[in-house]
Amino acid sequence: MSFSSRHAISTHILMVLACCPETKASSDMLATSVNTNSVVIRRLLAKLRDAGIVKVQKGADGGYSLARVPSHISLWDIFEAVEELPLFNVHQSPPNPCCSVGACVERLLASVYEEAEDSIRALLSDKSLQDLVNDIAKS
Amino acid sequence: MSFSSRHAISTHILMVLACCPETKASSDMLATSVNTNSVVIRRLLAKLRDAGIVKVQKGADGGYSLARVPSHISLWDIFEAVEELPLFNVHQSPPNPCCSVGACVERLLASVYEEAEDSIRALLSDKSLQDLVNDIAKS
DNA sequence: CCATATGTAACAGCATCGGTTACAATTGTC
DNA sequence: GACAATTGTAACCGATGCTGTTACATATGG
Repeated sequence: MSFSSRHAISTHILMVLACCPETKASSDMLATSVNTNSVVIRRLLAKLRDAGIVKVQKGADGGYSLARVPSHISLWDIFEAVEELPLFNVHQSPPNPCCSVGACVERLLASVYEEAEDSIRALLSDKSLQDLVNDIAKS
Repeated sequence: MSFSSRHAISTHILMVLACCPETKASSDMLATSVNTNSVVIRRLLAKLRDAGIVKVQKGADGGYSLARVPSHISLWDIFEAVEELPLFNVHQSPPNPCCSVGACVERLLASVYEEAEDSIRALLSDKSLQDLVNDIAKS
């Protein structure tokens, strides 16, 4: 199973916020850019708010803005905020412990999966929102 | 969304086959070790057969065995055989192209996601079934 | 011929995702 | 204070995917 599009959508939203640092954006405006419903946007922004990535002002003339500079928001920060971890699942029902493989396969795989998650974390942590904004200019 | 347990189950099955290279294993016996239904096992083995990882003998006294030595079966081979690629999804409906971010965000993210997938591929390709079998002995 | 296997379709139960409607709560402006 | 704009969130829908199960067709060794 692949990941949801939540990371892609969230990154999209945050890039828009990063491009207009002076103004607050409403969920409606962001939904138009992403081409989806504003509730979908608000749900994601609630997670990003809980993770301390965006600031929210409620009420009339309210809206969303980044809680810190784009160079200090990594793609992994976003991933952690909106996706479920861990990336890999082991067995749902525990394997038969009487089998010599069954007795230890979960532990062995958990270690491999941890390494895999680490490599993704390292890679996404190394790329900031600011990097992506700079890439727009370059292209 | 995390991955399914298919990779973990498949690796488990293949480790059992690797441990008994002389004998064929039935889906029923493998299901007992994994602690699930034999149809679940046969479904996975059909994918592994299509990928050229296991050999199948049908009929009475039939069963499954590895199609090549465990040192030449990597965890990535297994992953490719039973999981859907790509790992990451971009937007479902295309973003608004009138927005300067919307116009290019998919392309920028696709490049990041490709790097992430490459790093997972490299890591899993580097670990063979034989390595895991050796790990059993070590533990 | 029969017992034992695999192959696979069909269905159920469950979870998650993305989208939508509806409405409560908050807050700036007049 | 009234009102309009906005966020917060619950509730529901349809689609999809995963795991497990039953059922049955097919193949094959003895």
